[in-house]
Amino acid sequence: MLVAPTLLSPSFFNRDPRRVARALLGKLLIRKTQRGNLAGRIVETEAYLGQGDAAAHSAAGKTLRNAVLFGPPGHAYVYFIYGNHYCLNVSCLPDGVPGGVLFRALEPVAGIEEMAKARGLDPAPYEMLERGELPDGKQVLCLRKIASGPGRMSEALGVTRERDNGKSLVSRRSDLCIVDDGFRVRRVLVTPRIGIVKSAEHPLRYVIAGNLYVSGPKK
DNA sequence: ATATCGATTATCT
DNA sequence: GATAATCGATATG
Repeated sequence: MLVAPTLLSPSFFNRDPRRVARALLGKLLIRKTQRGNLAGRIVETEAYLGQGDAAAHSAAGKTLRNAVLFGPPGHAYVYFIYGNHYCLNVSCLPDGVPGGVLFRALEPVAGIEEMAKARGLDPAPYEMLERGELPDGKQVLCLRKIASGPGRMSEALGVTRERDNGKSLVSRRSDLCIVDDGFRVRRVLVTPRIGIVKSAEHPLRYVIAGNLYVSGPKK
């Protein structure tokens, strides 16, 4: 722990999603459970703008599904995609103005064995980055597989629409929240967003440069 | 190493 | 009825 962790406030999210997406890098996303906290450092995000962004779920106006994006800042927008996966976003900008940030990848920090279990991965040992075998033939967990991608991340933290959509991420009582522990990000890479066709060219994806836990094939 | 494809369902046209 | 802010498996060079 670098400094006493502080909970992010509503005002942190009450601004342009591009600034929020950049500022979220290095913060800790935490799920509080009865068995302890699950936590990961945010290493990859994407900004979705309310206006002039055809890729944003809010582009065609407010519906039952995307209503959270139009609500007050700092709340969880969770959607279900491809019949398989949940993706977690946080609402940005003032109440009535749409906008959000998609969480795309975490570097596992705490509750690693619980998260691995939630992902259906063999939980131990987990010292190595890539799956392989120890001299005794035991399987080794690939840490990178826990939360390097929005669907994986949600599965690791048990995020679902039923459980979390509309939940405040800035309340002391919330079991899902984001804290600043003083970690400083050195360098940020900005690239086009992943998996979209409309407005695909805009550089709105933010990653911690050189981080091993970013989504995509290993380099 | 990259490419392609199937899974599986809420949401909107 | 088509599509989707993905993932993991399989195929191919």
